[in-house]
Amino acid sequence: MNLSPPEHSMHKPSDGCVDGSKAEHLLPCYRRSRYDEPLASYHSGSIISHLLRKTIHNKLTSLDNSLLYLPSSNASGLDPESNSIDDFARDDQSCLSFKDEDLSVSEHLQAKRARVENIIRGMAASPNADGEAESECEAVRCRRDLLKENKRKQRLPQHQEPTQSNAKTSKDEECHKLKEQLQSMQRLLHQLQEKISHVHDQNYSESEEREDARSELSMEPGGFGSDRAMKNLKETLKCELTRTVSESVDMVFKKLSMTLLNQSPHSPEYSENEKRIPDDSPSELSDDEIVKARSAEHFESHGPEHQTEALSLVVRKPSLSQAVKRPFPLHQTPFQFGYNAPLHDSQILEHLLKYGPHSTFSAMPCLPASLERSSPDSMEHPWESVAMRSKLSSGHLGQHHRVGPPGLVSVDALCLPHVKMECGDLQSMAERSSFMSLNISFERLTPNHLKKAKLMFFYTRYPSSNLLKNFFPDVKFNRCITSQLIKWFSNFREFYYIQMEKFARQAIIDGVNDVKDVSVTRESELFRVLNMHYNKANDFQVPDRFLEVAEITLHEFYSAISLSKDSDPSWKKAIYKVICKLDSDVPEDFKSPSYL
DNA sequence: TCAATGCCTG
DNA sequence: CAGGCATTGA
Repeated sequence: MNLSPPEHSMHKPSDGCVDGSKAEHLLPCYRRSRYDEPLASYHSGSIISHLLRKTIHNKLTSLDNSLLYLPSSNASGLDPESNSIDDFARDDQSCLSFKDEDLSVSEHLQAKRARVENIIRGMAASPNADGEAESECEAVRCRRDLLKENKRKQRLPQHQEPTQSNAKTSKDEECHKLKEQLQSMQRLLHQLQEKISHVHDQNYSESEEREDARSELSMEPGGFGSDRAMKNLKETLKCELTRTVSESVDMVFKKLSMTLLNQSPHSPEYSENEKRIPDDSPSELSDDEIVKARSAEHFESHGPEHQTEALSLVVRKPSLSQAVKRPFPLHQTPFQFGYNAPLHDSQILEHLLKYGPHSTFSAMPCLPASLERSSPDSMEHPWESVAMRSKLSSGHLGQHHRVGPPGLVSVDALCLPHVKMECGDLQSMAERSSFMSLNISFERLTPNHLKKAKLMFFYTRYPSSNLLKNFFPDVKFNRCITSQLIKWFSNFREFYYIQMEKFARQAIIDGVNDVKDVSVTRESELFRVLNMHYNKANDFQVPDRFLEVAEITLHEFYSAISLSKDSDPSWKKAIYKVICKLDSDVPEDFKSPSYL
């Protein structure tokens, strides 16, 4: 905590001009990486199939090994599947050679594998283990899921346990379906790649045209011109692809592993007190829970600096081994891989092209999914939307705030750390560079927007929605965004007034008898608390006017409480009325989308 | 009716 | 900080 007087360390933030040194801080996407290879270099052995195969191979290895941890796993029950999978994997392996081109990929997969093993162990142990499993965080989560599942099952009519032959047949079928899905995905991803190449080529020629025009005008090439923008776009698309592939494969293999586990003879018996392996059927998790999961991700990524509250145990970042569940019926989720509903290429492609590869699994918090889907932007510029929505983290604050399409929960839940890292902060990128020149705006509020809003609070406590629209030009406003911003300021005020009341009461307790003895300076504890809340980084020079307003507010509270006005339930309203007139203009600097 | 607000809660 | 809910005012 930096408690040093603000004056020493504060400086007015720059107006967002990206200079060379700042570019150095730009996130991994800006840095050289394996993605720096041009898309074109993948030619016929497309990047997608390459990634797909590679991922599949790793998943299979991981899955096979994981299953070894199953106590007394029934070899006869598993063999047919594992054999066929092996065959499948071998077929795929024969198509390519694995180069250790990317350490981060293998590291990531190792980590993922470890998680899978962990979960499977936890699940295998859960029916009778009461103490050991708890030591593992994942196991605890797993048990929670199991309990929840158990509860749910109690409410539902009990299914008949499949006979062994039934199980075998259905296993074969499922395996077959899985294979079909994988192949289908592969075909689809090829098509997607073609689409992307097409878009890329188009954009490339456009950028060349702009480049030419610029030369004619003797403008300096480079800078934040179109080539840079196109590079960004390319990176974005590649990141998206990688992620989509991995997520898709994750889904399928999760299904597979769950299937195998469920059908192993060690699947727990279902009874009142015993836990049950989750069957990973869709629609188990409520919107709320998914949103919470997303928040968890958000909070985790922010680290203690930004979220110090203990997270609810329910709040968790879903991992490979955790069921990804959808809050609405299958027919509304074209981009999903439930083996009960094999997908048609056209369905998936349509979804991908319409909504982007993030392919959400939840509805807008505020808007019905149907409304969201009919959004003109997503229909007209599907790939631009992809780019716009591709912000994966917010590197300015060193965070990984992952988002999907606007206000939606995406399969991001099955996050891939290395991809996250490498995609970096597209939002920041966009704000700082040429993304804006492509008219790309963001349909979600980011941590940077929050930070900016907090700083704006130093000037305005009651901003109108018009003011907000003016000062967040990079935000694509809709009803949801607007109310979120309004809500932020409402929360800011809440905190502000709570502090005021607290300090006013404290002054009275401390025996301060005159309002004149109540003041707010930069040295005041009250100021410290407020500054900590709205200007945590302490890198902003709080305007003097704010101190004045704070002092007036404190006086109002002090007087009201002194006069026992607080016995009236709505005593604060009078104060609010006074304070809302004290808003001052927000400096024009804040209008820059790259303010932070 | 709806945007905006405030209060409460997690 | 976000969600839910009640209230208010245009």
